[in-house]
Amino acid sequence: MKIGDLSRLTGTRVETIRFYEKEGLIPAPSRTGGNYRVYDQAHLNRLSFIRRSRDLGFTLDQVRALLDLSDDRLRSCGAVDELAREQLRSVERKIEDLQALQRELASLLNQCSQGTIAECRIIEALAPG
Amino acid sequence: MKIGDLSRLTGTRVETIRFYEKEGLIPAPSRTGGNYRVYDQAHLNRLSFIRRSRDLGFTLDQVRALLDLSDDRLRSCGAVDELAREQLRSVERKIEDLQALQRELASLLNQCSQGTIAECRIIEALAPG
DNA sequence: ATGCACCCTGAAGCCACTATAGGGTCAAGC
DNA sequence: GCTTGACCCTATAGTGGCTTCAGGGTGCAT
Ligand SMILES: [Zn+2]
Ligand SMILES: [Zn+2]
Ligand SMILES: [Zn+2]
Ligand SMILES: [Zn+2]
Repeated sequence: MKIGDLSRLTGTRVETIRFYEKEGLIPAPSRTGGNYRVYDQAHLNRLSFIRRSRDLGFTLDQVRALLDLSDDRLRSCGAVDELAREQLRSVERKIEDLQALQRELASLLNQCSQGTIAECRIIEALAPG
Repeated sequence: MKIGDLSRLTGTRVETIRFYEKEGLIPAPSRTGGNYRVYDQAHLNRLSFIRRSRDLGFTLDQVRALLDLSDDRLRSCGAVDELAREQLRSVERKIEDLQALQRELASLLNQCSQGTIAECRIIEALAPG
C-alpha cells in the first residue's frame, strides 16, 4: 500500500499521515526504490485506531496512551475506562458551556427588533454599561 | 490606568491585552516617561466589548466586524444580527456533534465490564474489525 | 542600597493539523 | 523516447487565540 491508498482507506489526508509518523504515532514504514512509503495491514490497523480515537475527541496524547494500553492485552482496562470517563466529562462540560451560549444568543436575537445599530439589543449586550 | 489595572477590571491577562493591541483590536495607548502604557475609559469600554464578544464565542475577525458595525449608530443592525445568527447556528452544530460523542462514549462506558484490556468494549470499539 | 511588584520587547510554544514551494517517480499514450 | 499527469518526497511556514519565556527596565517602600 502506498500512502494514497492508506489515505483513501482511512479518510485521512496524506499530510496528516506523514504528520502522525513524525509525531511517532505510526512507525516509519519501509520504502520503495523510488523512496515511496510502503504500508501493510498493521499500519492500516494502527491508523484506523488513531482516527477512531480522534473522532471520539481524544487528544493525540490520550491516543498515545490508548495505543500503549491496548498492547497490554492482559492488564485490567481501568486506565482505559478512566480516560474515556474523563473524555466524557470534558464533552459534557463543553455541551453545557455551549448550551449557555446558545440560550444567550437566541435570547438576544429574539429581543432585537431590526432597527438601527443604536437600538440593537445585541450591540447593547456587548457594550459596557 | 496601567495595563495591570485594565487587566483586573476586565479579567483579561496582561499579555492578552498586548496581543489585542498588536492585532489592532485596541488602539495603542499613550505612554508614561517610563514607557508604561496608559489607558482611559474608552480603552476599558473597547476591551470590555471585545471580551463579551469572545465570551459569546465570536472569533476575533467577527469581533473586528462587530466593533466596526457598532460605531455606525444609525445604520440598520441587519449585519449584526446576521453575525449573531451565524454564530448561533455554529454553536448549535457544535452542540449536536458533541451530543453524538457523548452518547457514543456513555454507551461504551456502560458496556465495559471492568475486565482485561482484551475484553474492553472501548478498546474493541477503537480497534478495526 | 535593596527588595519587590510591576512593566517592557521580541520570540517561541501550544494543538492538530493544513498549505505551500520546489522538487522526484512512474505508468500510459503518442 | 518523450511528454503528460497522477502520485510521491522534504522542509518550512501558517492557522487561531492566546501563553510562556528570556532578558531586561521602572517605581516605590524600607
Ligand atoms: Zn506536536
Ligand atoms: Zn439588532
Ligand atoms: Zn474497559
Ligand atoms: Zn495568529
